[in-house]
Amino acid sequence: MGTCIRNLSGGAVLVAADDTWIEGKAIQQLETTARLGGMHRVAGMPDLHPGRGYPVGAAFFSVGRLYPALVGNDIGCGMALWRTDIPTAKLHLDKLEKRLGNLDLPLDETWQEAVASFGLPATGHERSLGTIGGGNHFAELQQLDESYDDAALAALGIERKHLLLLVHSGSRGLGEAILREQVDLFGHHGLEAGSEASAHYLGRHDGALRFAEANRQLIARRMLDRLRADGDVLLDINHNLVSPAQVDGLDGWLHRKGATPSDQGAVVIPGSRGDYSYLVQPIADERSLLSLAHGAGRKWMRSECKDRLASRYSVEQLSRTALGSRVICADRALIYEEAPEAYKAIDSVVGALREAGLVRVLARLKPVLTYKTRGGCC
DNA sequence: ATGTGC
Repeated sequence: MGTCIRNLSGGAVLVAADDTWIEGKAIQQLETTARLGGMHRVAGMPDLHPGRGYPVGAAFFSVGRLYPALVGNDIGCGMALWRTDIPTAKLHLDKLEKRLGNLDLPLDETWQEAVASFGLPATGHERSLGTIGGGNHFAELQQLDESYDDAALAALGIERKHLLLLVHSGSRGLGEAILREQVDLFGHHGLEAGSEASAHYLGRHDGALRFAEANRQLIARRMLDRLRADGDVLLDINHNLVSPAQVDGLDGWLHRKGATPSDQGAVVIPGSRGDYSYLVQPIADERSLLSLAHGAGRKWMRSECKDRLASRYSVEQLSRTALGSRVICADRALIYEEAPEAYKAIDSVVGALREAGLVRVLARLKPVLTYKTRGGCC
């Protein structure tokens, strides 16, 4: 295995092992962001892949300026892990799938009190609360497959005999509207730290974080309700955000775009919907800008997935995975875009983090039932 | 990514 923390041009750093798939375009985008005004350091995670102008799976630390476009449109996107009281013994996937029903519609009036309990300010995006959204978002029942630290799992309250629930979603249309406002007003030039404009953005940004956290909680509660089960949240970590931070002794702004914080306790790094997810204990390290991969990372562009896979797999085949799990995805284009082949192998991503000394792996989690969408499209 | 753009 080669060195897992590599130096690129422009002072950029990349966390990757020899077997981690990294696209050249993503490296170029990372080096481009390193040259932005006020940018002090950038770090690519092993799930790095090209985005719209800026890479996904990276952290960016700047001084004196901050860049809403580096956080992207899904402000507050993150992972919440719940433990449930659903027994892993004698699982009936047909029953669970039927009970889940449709989770794409807005929450009905019986949820009013639960929604109000978050005390969110009115945004006009209330109809999105409790819905997962599209793209790589999902909610997945999982089971503990392999423990590497029984004591740590016991401390977290994770047991083999009950299913876990992992929710990956964000601020839906709200974050998108906030970024659109920024791009309309200021283009991609970023904001002067301390300015009125930056205070305005940060205020809306913080509102989107709270909205996204509430959304994940409502998604989990709604699923547990449908499954006639109960549960508790174990962790909830945002991976698209900007926060004040000190790096190299400098006060500045740490942007994370598909980069999971490594200074906030245990996190889950999910693979694709047909792959394992890993529960890891981060080891905070400034070399990676206090960040980790947020998932497997795309290997193929969305637009090329159906052409590559349509001759090999039917939609029905893609709804059953090699690990024995099921994927509920009524959107025919999306199920190809989200096929396991379109993503990097999670072992190559988590392996790079482990070899770089950035995580201790606590457990391997196996997918049981994934909800993407029941709506279908067009 | 987006109660999805022309």
